[in-house]
Amino acid sequence: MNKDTKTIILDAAEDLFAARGPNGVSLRQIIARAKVNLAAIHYHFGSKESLLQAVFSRRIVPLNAERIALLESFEREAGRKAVALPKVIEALVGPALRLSRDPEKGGAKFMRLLGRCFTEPDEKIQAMITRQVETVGERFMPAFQRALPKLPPAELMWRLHFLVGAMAHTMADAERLGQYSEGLCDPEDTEGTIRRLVTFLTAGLKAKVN
Amino acid sequence: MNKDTKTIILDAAEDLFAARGPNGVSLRQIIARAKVNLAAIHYHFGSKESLLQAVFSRRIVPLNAERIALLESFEREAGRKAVALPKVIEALVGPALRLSRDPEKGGAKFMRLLGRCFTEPDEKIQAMITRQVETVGERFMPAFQRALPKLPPAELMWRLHFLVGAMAHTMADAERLGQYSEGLCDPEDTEGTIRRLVTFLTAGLKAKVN
DNA sequence: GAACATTTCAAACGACTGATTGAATCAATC
DNA sequence: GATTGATTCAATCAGTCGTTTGAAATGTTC
Repeated sequence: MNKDTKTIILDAAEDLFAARGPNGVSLRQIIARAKVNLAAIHYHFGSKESLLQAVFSRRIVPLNAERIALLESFEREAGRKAVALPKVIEALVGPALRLSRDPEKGGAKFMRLLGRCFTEPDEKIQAMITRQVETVGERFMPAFQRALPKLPPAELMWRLHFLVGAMAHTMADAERLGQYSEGLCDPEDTEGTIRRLVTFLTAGLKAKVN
Repeated sequence: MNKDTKTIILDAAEDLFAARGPNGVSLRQIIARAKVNLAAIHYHFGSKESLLQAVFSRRIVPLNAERIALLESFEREAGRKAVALPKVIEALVGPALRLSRDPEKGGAKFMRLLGRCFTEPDEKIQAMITRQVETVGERFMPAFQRALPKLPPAELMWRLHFLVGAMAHTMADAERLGQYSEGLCDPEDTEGTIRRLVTFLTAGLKAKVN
């Protein structure tokens, strides 16, 4: 199978990109970890940039599909009524944080990469992020509006921006919380993290406008 | 004055580091913008890394001093009572976001750099961030605990982590919100941003634990 | 097993990186 | 106004970067 080499490269690149940022990693460090030839990257992916895109989209596409699927299952549950706000948030942040516990699917490594890409300057990465955000946004925006019918659209946008920040930071950096808190908080407890984040964000989104 | 060259370099580096990330900028790009000699950077700062640290600490030290000063003025106001939660949050996020409107003090450029440094992999930068976070944290943590006496410390830590995420993302990327919202939200409205962020975070921090 | 396409390999490409050198220039002191 | 110290300059260092090459090795097909 030629897929093996491709996957080996993707795994190694995912690791290193997440740990040190795309700009902080050289192809030679990637091939050293993957134990393949340098030219293999260009043979299979064409360029470093294409490799990064491949690393990225391997995970993000199924992730966003799962988010939307979860939202739709909640919508079926709710029937004609609006999906409750905590469930909408859960559909948005749950799959992402849960992915970070599943080593089979990239685990925490990819989450860090994803969280980091939100602030990555590279234009192509930004374009890809924007595309994905819009795909998810189109689907979730109406659900948020139905769950918060009294909240003006502009306020909703602002608060979703805050939500994304809290979510991205939690994805990218939950480990550091373990240090700061000196063991008081356990970043490994994914379901607890999701529950706390959903609680926090639900309250924030529901806050009275002033 | 020899300070001029130093400042010119700092300004150019701040610009470029913020726009493309420390790893994405070469010293030659910096000297091209600053219109100085390449060796000037090493003469005045020693190395690229030291330059980044200088760029960083030029702003962060006064910023954190302002945060603490504002908190203390609120504490004087409150007398023996605890400072209300929204004011504690305001003291933490207000100076940072306000800085981003003041071109004299680095403006939005530095804010983006600061927001980005939270997810920067570089160890020295991380150490500096950690040091600053701890300085501010030591001072703010008791204030948060007094404002939220019923919230268990572990929950407080979690929620402060979410708070940092929302704040950092807003600092680093408020502009993008202007695009997504198609003009509905105005990232230039700093005081409005602060007010909304404080409202959101206050509600999130006050949420009932479940 | 010959012929073919796919994949791997070592070696090298020019361009760029951060850093250093020693001479040239400038400013201030006596 | 010569001397001294601080600053700027062009030139260059060794090393790394992403990428390319053409030949070996491997796998596939008839």
